[in-house]
Amino acid sequence: MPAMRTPRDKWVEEGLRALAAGGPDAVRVEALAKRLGVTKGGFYGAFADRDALLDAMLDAWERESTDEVLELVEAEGGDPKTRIQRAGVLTFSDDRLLPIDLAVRDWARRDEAVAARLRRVDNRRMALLREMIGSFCTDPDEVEARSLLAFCVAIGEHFLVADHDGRTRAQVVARAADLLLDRSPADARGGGRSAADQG
Amino acid sequence: MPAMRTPRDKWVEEGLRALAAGGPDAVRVEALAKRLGVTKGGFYGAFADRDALLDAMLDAWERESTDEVLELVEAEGGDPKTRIQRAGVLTFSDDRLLPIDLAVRDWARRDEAVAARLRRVDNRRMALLREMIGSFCTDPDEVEARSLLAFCVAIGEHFLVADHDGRTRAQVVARAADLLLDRSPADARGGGRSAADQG
DNA sequence: CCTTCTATATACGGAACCGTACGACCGGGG
DNA sequence: CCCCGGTCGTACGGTTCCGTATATAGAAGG
Repeated sequence: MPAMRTPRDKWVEEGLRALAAGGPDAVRVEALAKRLGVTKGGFYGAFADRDALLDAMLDAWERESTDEVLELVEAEGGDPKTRIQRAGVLTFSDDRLLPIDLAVRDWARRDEAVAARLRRVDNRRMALLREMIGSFCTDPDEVEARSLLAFCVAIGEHFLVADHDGRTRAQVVARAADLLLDRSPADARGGGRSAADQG
Repeated sequence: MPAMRTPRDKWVEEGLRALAAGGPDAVRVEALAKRLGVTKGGFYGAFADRDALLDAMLDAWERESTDEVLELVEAEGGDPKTRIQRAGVLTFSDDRLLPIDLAVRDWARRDEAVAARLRRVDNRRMALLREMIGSFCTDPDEVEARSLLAFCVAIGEHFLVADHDGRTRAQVVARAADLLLDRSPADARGGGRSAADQG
């Protein structure tokens, strides 16, 4: 074999970085090549075209944000509540995955194929939330409503820019988590981060 | 006066349409000109450059989503709760303003100047929510948490793609609103749309 | 009717980008 | 040691966009 090609993974990785920083329009073959220290010459050996890269990026993101997170969580063990909390933290406090997640959400509003992928991911996450919230709440309609609220705050938090009158965003989110998880505020005070405090 | 120039408003209006449909990168002078049935020749008589248009668009959006909504609401009268509900409906079920709002939120994540404008808008909206929720909830920390939850679901709803096991999204959102506003589910059944059912 | 003034059409230069073509370079195998 | 094959650099054509310069057309006013 002659000189080893720049592997697809490198392009995908750099592509996801660009996606997180500037949205799908920022994923440009020549820009990625420059950041990788090569020219676009080799790109078209690894991918048919730019769309093939975008597809591969979404594949990688989907796998990373579901299977990989769940594998890590299951490997560590613990009771269901702990495992689900850890899944949330892995997904929503990871400063690599989170910006990609947010970019994909905006992208999905304009591209049905992306929306279909996001639906698969979101359904798995909602299933986890239902499981956790169902452990202390019996009405299935209320479980669904609380799960949606939890998911919306985990995502929506990053799309809001409001101030909170002296409080930090993290404090308000922690209090919101207490409400959703039926904990008294006192439980959360005194050091520990609460389950939905993901920002 | 010779032939009247295509007014700035037309460019702004078409620009906001493009922003809603494709994000800030989709606001392209030549594309807007084509949609307006002119060429870009006259654009640079009305605006210094593309950035000036983006600025004017944000000005228009900011005014429309705050002052105009509040004027309309105050003109109609009613008790505080009714007025605030109407403000929410005007903002978040308007199929013109809502997509612009969502696009601006994603934009703000990458542009500090946009974030500063969004902060002003969001702070006014949070003030309304605090007022409404403060009318039945005494703990100020809890008022803040519930307001954040309400705001996050109003926005975040549109960034989620999860299914709800037979229920419609509107049904789940309605139930979530009941939780946040301390209403029993029975109050909301039987026809009326609830305050936060904005989708 | 003809001048004059202005908004816009047209044309242009320059940049960024996609995808293709071709050639040079380099590690292995004969 | 030399050929062979694959990988990547370079160059190219085509497209889309921004911003500017210049020409044109059409209404207002004399």
